[in-house]
Amino acid sequence: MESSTVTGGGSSRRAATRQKLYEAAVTLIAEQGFSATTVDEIAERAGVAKGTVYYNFASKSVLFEELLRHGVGLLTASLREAAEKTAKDGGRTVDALDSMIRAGLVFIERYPAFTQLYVAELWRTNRAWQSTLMVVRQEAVAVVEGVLREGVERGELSDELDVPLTAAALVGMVLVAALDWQSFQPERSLDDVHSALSRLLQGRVSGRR
Amino acid sequence: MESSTVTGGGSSRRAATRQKLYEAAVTLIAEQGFSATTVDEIAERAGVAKGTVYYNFASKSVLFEELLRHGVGLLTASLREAAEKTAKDGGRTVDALDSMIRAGLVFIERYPAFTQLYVAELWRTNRAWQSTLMVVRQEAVAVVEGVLREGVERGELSDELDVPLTAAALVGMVLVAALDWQSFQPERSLDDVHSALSRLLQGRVSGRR
DNA sequence: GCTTTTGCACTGACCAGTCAGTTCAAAACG
DNA sequence: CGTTTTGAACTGACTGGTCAGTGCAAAAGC
Repeated sequence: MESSTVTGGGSSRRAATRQKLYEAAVTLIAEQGFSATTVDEIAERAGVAKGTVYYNFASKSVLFEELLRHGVGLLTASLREAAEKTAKDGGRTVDALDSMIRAGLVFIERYPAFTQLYVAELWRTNRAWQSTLMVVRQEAVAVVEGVLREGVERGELSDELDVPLTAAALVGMVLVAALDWQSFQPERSLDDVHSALSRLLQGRVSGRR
Repeated sequence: MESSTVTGGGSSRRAATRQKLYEAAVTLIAEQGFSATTVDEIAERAGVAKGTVYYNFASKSVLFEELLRHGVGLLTASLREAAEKTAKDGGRTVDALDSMIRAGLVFIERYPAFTQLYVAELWRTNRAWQSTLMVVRQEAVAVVEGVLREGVERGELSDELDVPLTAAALVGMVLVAALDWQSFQPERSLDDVHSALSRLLQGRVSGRR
């Protein structure tokens, strides 16, 4: 039951090995953090020798950085697809946001370990992969910001809306709700979680119905 | 410019030393993570000898655990105070939530390093201080859940509202928005950020004004 | 066909350095 | 005086990274 892979397939022998290393690294680092995870552990979990890790990646940090880039790439693609699909169907901005929330939840359900690891590293400072992290973060958040901005232009969202901040808040809402869901109420269904967040987004919280 | 202390005052000599150690540890661990931070570093930053660390704390982990407990204690107290004050003034549930959002922002502005560190550790599994973390998390979230539950009882919030999930989502909204504020737009004022989040909470996002 | 060569992917023992934690006599403090 | 701190030396376990060597499938040679 590999629930935390984050890389696509590959055909050559080498690609398969890298894939195994990604899978091993992502779960271990999510649980223990980067520094507490040893290269020996990663190798052992992946079922390869330690030397193989260094044959495939220049260093422990590089392995981690590539993992990061790949994972966020998947998320960004998924968000963008959700947004574009809704736009093509002539949906309102709120529907696009809702659709992106779902895409976010699907991603987190599929790659919980990656999500953990990402959250744990995102706001750290003075780390080797700081710049990588900034870049990939901006890619992902930009998708949300884009949808918000278009909503404002089309008059569907208030023009007083603070785009960057609201984007961050929305991402945070989904992220934390989903991580809590996974950690503390894993038995609940994605639809269940999605509808609760959807309600919150659409301001249907206050006032009895 | 100590922006990240998280402990209250103390009177004895020993308490002062512990305070210095907390301050040093919180910033270092926030930046580098627990494992990457060495006891020598903490001692040096605090301006004490390494032996002093072990005179005051049984181990590196214990130092960290006490730091965690203390920090979340401050947050919980602050949230509770905000909620109770609003309740006493006869405010609506939304006002109490709004007041708690502000309290959260104030806390994060004052103790950014602690917040970083907390977020980075919260969803980790299999760590020594796992249980400590669960307990303090529950204390803090419970305050938000309490306010939500009372709002539902009083009919001010929809009775279809998913209390635990919404609480997590709200916490996440504030947390991520605030960390982004601190990391990427530190020049903005707290009021500014607060009003943006306030608008989001009250569902005044969609629809032109 | 068959041997020989090539070179990619992998191996795992090994090394030099690091770190948590210990020890303790002496100094500083209050 | 009793408590707290100092500071430096020490230990033993662990870690990132290295490197000489192995295995093997496909190409080259004959």
